[in-house]
Amino acid sequence: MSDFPSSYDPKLVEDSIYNMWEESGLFNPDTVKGSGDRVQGIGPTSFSVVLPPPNVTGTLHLGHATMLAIEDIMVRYHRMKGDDTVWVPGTDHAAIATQNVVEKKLWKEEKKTRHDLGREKFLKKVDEFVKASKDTIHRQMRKMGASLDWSREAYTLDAPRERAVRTAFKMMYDDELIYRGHRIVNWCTRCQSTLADDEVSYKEEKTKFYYLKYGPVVIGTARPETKFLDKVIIVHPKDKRYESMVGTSFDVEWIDGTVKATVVADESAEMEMGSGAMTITPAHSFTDFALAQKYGFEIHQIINEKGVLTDAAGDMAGMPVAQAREKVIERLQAKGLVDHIDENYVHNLSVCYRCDTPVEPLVSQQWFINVNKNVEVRSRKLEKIVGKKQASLKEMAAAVVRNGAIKIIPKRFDKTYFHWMDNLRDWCISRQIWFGHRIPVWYCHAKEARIQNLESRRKQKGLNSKFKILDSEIGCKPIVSIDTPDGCPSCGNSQLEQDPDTLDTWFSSGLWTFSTLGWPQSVNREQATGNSDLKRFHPTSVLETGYDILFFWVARMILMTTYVLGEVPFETVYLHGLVRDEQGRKMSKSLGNAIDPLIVSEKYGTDAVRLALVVGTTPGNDLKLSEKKIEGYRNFVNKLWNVARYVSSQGPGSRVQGSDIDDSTLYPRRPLDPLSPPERYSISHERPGRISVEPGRRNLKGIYLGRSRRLVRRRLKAPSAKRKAKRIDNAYLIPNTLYHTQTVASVYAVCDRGDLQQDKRDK
RNA sequence: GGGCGCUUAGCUCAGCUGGUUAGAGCGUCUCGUUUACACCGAGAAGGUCUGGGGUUCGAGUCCCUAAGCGCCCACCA
Repeated sequence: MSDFPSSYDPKLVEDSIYNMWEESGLFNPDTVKGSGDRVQGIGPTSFSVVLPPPNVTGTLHLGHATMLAIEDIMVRYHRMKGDDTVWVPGTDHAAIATQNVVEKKLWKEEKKTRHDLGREKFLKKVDEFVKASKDTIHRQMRKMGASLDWSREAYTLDAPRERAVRTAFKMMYDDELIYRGHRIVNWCTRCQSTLADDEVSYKEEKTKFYYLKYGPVVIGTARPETKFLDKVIIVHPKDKRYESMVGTSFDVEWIDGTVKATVVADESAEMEMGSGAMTITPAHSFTDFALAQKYGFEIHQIINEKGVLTDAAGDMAGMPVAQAREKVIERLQAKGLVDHIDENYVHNLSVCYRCDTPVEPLVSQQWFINVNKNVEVRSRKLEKIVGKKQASLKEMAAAVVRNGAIKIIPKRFDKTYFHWMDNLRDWCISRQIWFGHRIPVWYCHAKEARIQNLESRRKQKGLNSKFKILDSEIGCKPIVSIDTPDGCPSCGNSQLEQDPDTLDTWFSSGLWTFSTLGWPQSVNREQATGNSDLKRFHPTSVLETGYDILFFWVARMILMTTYVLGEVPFETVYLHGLVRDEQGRKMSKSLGNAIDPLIVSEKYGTDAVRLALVVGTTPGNDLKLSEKKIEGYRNFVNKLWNVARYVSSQGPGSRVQGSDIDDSTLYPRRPLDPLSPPERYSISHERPGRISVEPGRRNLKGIYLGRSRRLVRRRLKAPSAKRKAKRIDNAYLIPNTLYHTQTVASVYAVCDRGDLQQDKRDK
């Protein structure tokens, strides 16, 4: 009793209990399997979850805490139930985000840019940062009580994952799914990189909308600074105003002298918009680029990667966009070409979702994954699901959800998933940043150099080249390889240059469920059965994550996995909601309403925090959290603690009447035995629904925990017992949730006791 | 423009395939208790389930409709 304080103090037990468990090795399924009679109950069923890897940019927030709590509940339940259970921890290198953080830090501390350091030194800095950050995150995950198998820890940018990335890249390249091409992309002039469609967000902005006289027509634009070389006027084919002009060409007085303009009819011009006529700028607008491809118009770059004008702007070359806009208008005004200006034009400005910088659509050379090209379906099983032997990435990824091979909870997200998948465009996977998986493509310039050399010598000697050099002979083919190549296979040159770009961070996280389980090596970790992790645990059972990254991540995992393995990455997707503050606002540092899970864990105990995050929530719905709620669960946990204290005070060696609990189980010195599972549970991917444990202040009523089967039975017999019995069922999750106090056993006891008391009262 | 969700006790939310008097926590009120627990106990009050219409023996639950709130996607020369 002396070591049993009258109220629960998490600080006294949390860390030591976690350490005890970790050292016991029971988080590792290999240990569990190998531990003989103690875990004889381990069955053939496996249960596997890979942790959505937190970004190495920062510390854990409540979203992470929610994820850890829910997954820990599922995992602990299955482990106790006797399933071969693994939960794989890891972190994500979060390419752009991390590079940004380190760049900022570098500037603050040393007033240097990454270019001052150079690629190698800069990456070293990033690695240092990442290492420190990872340590913090690991400590925090332990503090949250997550029963992760640390022996299988992974990082999206470590060596095994790099091998997976390169292997997948090569597979796709060989299947001609990966190609390099000029395309218009969203470009962030600050991050100096492309942005995927879903990395662009929109912000409403009031700006000026200019009506300019362009020859005989008036065109409307919000971006006059891009219009130097506009030569095509697009009008709607049914627009009577311009009908007679279609197909004609004429000279037009414009920003820099005259240009020859042509009028083309296309339905993309909206008659109601502006004047109904527009000129197009293919290099800086998505729709214009599409039109240019359709009709074969010239494409001129006006703005460069840094957001300043190119030589195409004549004397305005080198000018930043905003300044150029005014200048252009000034000039047009001088020429009398400004018809009028709408000062109150409101539109959605596209901005970078990370840094809020306005996005410049630019044409550049990038690597893409073709999502529409048909490839062989890799397994019979998937073939059956898709319904054909060849399919596109898109089709496969949609089919597995449509067919039910992957179940999304809550179901309503199916629709949004399909909508997104059906409208998916080719995925741009190259990023112009340094931190990340370098694209595994090498170029050999030897032949090219030799030829140039030869030519210049000929020129020196005053000779003309007799032979025309064929395009295909200039340079060797790019080398795509898993291992860094020693030399060029076609010419033997050992001076190869690797593609400077890195891969979109989602490329590596798309492989996460299987790259963490040994693919492509299929390491043989488990000698008892001879099964590789991949065979043993893939497809994973559940992917549990926030609905906000359904598209960013979940969809891409499905895409990648169905292609690479011909298998689904997971059977169930369980989506949790966002944690909001009391007023329903998003938690953010700037608003000052963010609750730090670690601080409240210190204050109220981890159990209280976990319960507050988990009880009363439903999948896919946001959760409003207040410190008051956490406090409520602190009280609840304390209640359980005192239940245990009371039971143990009944004397050493005593058994609690009506239960198989003795005092040694109440305050265990050893890890919770995985052989004693709760018999039912409710929070699960199998049975979604609100977690409805109703902790009461009332002594026992309403707690209904553990295996008080008699209680359940009695309730069932009572009239109108259906509903109540259900509630009792739901309550079974608690033993999984409470991981620290280990009052699980005492809760069992209390229930039995409560039952007895209840019986007495009834009599 | 397309799609999704929410509206149930003062507050935060459960209520699955329609079935007897609609549930929980917090809060409120009354009474009690200080050797398991004041981070306490016993009990009580509190709801025309957003409005309207329909299907049904029966609707919080299904259908239609209106309103308010919220979210996602697309796009805007």
